[in-house]
Amino acid sequence: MVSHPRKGSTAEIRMAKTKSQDRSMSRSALRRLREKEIRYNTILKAAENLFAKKGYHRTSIEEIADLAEVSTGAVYFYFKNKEDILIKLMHEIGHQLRKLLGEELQKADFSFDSFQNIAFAFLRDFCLSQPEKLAIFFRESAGRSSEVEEQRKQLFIDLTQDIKEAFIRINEEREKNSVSGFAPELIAVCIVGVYERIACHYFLWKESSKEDVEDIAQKSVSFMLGGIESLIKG
Amino acid sequence: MVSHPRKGSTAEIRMAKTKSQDRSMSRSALRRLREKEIRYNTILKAAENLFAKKGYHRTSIEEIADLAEVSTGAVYFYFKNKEDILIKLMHEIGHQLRKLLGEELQKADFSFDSFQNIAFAFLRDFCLSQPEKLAIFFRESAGRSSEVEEQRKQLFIDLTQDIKEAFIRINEEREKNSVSGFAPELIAVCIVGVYERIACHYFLWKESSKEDVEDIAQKSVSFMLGGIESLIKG
Amino acid sequence: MVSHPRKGSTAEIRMAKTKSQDRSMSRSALRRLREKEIRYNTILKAAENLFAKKGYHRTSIEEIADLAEVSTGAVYFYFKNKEDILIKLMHEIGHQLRKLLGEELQKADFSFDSFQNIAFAFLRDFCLSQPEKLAIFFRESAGRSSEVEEQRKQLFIDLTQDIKEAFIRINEEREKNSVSGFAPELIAVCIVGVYERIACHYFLWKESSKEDVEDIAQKSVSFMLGGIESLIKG
Amino acid sequence: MVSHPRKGSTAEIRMAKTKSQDRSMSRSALRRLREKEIRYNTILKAAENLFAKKGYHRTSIEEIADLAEVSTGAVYFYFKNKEDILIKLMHEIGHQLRKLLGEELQKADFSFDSFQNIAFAFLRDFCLSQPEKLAIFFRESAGRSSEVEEQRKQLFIDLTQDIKEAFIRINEEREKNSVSGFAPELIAVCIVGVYERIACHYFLWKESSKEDVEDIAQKSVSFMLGGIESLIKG
DNA sequence: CATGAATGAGTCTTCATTCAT
DNA sequence: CATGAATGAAGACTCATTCAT
Repeated sequence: MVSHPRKGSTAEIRMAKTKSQDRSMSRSALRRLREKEIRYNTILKAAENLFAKKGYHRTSIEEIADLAEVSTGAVYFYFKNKEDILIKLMHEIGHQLRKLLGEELQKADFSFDSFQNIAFAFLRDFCLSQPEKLAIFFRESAGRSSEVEEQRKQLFIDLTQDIKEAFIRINEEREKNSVSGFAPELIAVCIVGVYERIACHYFLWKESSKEDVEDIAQKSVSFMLGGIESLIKG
Repeated sequence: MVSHPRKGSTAEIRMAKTKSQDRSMSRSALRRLREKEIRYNTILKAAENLFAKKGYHRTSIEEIADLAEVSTGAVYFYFKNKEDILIKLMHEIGHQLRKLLGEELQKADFSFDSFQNIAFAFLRDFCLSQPEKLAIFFRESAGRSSEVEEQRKQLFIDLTQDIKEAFIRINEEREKNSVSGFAPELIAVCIVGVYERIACHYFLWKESSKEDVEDIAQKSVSFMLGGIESLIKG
Repeated sequence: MVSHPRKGSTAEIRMAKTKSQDRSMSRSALRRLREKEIRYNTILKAAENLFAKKGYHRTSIEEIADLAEVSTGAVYFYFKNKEDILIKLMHEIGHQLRKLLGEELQKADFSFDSFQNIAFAFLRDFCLSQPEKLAIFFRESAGRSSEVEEQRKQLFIDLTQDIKEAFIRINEEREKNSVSGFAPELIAVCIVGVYERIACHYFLWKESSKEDVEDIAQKSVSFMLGGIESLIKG
Repeated sequence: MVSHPRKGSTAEIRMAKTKSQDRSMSRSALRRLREKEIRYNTILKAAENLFAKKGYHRTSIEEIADLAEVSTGAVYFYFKNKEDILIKLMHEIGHQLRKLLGEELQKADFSFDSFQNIAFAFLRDFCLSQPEKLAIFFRESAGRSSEVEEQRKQLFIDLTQDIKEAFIRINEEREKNSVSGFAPELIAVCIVGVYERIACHYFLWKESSKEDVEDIAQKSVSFMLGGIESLIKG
């Protein structure tokens, strides 16, 4: 399997220049490394498209290989098996989502604006512009093997945890009430639920457009802020 | 249900001339009808268990037949194909859910109590006591064929519609503000999302117990009421 | 199995009138007999339609039963099994065909006219007006089990034999040449072949109409007469 | 034939730089290609034997695979499905037949000898020496799905067309009568019919031997020549 | 006799996975 | 490393046939 190629590849390339003998070696080695990474991503991207379009089970390895312009064997060089592709995809999307939200959550306070920003990040930069990832994260990854389900569960829990922690932080900053009624986990679960269903309802089922995003964002933020306030006050 | 056999009404009348014979006919006919219905439900129940436990795809028709103690052929006598079983299950659960909520929504106003009742109905009488149905409705029915997806989508939309209409009604009764900012659909979508995720998070993944229900119900209701108020005020 | 109901049923009915006690018995017995015969033929007719339209293998017993408005069990009361239906159909059509040709062959001499009559009988009264029978006799009955194949073979041989014998008779009547070159069997085989292919080509594949019959008849007769003359002269 | 793998021509050129390596590449590539072709033909041949012996429907894919000494999967690698095998077989036999006759028809005139040659080619080199192909072409390929029927029809029409065109050509060469009564299509249909039935009658049903061929050929040719002459004279 | 529910063997077909070249 | 032919287990589905009522 590919040793997760997320290492600063450009840095490696620069260093390789200095060493004399290595040079030719490095060059081809580096090229191969780069090509491997490219292949890996090509296959992943092909799978993403097909899973989103045809569904996980109705997509065969051969189709993925064809779209990625590699052999079926090559797919098995880069991934343990079919399920592994789905899991890798899920994680990639999960990481991306957490990063997307994480950045906004960092700067967030209990202002309407910071919530609005989060909502926009999710609706515009994820749901609207990457519907394939949406379909895989919220639809195709559900109802598979227990292995997939386990990983999926963990991803959702991580996501929920991110939100929960952000709330705790924000609340501490406010320094007012660590009053009884405050339930960060449940708040996080509710928020994830709201966004999940909005994603499915408006972007997988109805095909909402850019114009709708504004309205959805505003209203959902209003809803959630109201909910949070209500819970904080106990 | 089973394609109810066209009872030749004229024939029945003619037969009815002799009391005794008619009765025995009716008896055996009725018994057979009942038995058919029982078989149908036995198979459906077997599928429900297996789908929930092993997942839709890893459950074979033979396993369903075995558990229902019928032949594989019998399964195909009662259902068009495997997908049909899932669809029938989905609808059954969907109807049950809508009925469960519908009854509570009838009597609901914007009081905390009526919301609490709805939450209890869902959490206690559905999530907690029928985890198989939960798994099928929120997990196994997702990510299947486009036919299944279509039906699932419709069920969710119907559910959302129920809630939306209830809100419109309640709001009219209140007679205060049918003001601008009110967005019944989005509210309904949010509520469905909150309950869906709560169901998955607390009852499919974590195995929450009866004790937790109270707390979850209270807090989620508080969250949603707050959200609604916030949205109504615009 | 039905004791081949080809007994002068009307005669039986008439006789039954005379016997006193028998009367009520006879009546219901006769009615039942008649009903049985009707059922038998209804099923056969249903099978004929379906076999011709959808093909033998793609027609299920249930479909036949449905079209004949009886239960599947009833089909098995009147016929040993599915194959038996095909065989019975084949024989019925075969007999009809032999009768049709037999009558014409009786009066035939070596005149163009008598041949023309035979051709018309076949093309008009069989191919054109009973395309279902055509399809079953020349298409659907081919390529089945060895049992069917055996019976089919025998029917074709019988048909060929009829023609062969007619030729021998005609030739003897002429009293001219029982010369060497004369080969009644081969002539009969050729004639059957010509008609079989004409039937398939013009009436199963191309959908020739009434207008074409005249032309086809004339030319095919000319062809065959020429062929026969040529063979007789050696 | 096997979907000939797209030989990347540019790649070949680059490789060709080193003679030895290129050659070995070519060798193994060619060998693999040859082996693929062989496999394809092995499977086809196995199917031919079994279809002829047991009939199309009573032959399972597994049996074909067993006889060809491959896995069932391999059969599906080379053929789309079971029907595809039959269609491929039909076409192969059809082409062979058309080639066989085509060659003789090229040199044919209205002489007894050239007709004799055609008859011999068909009876000796096809019917007698390849009874499996005979059985498939005239028996097993009949009465299948509409797809098969369509292809079969086309093959027969092509065959008829060949004969028809040959007649037109011959007749023009003679330069006598392109007179009215001449009906090339019907003649061709008759000839195909005669040979089809002779094939079935004498070589599928009765097991005629080499000795009979001479006699059958002579007489059938005499019949057909007579028929043609008769039709030409109108 | 009629019914039609039930049977279950039989088949095609798919496709993830492997491995020799 | 890459290829893609080969594998074969697995599963959905059909349908002729039977038999209790």
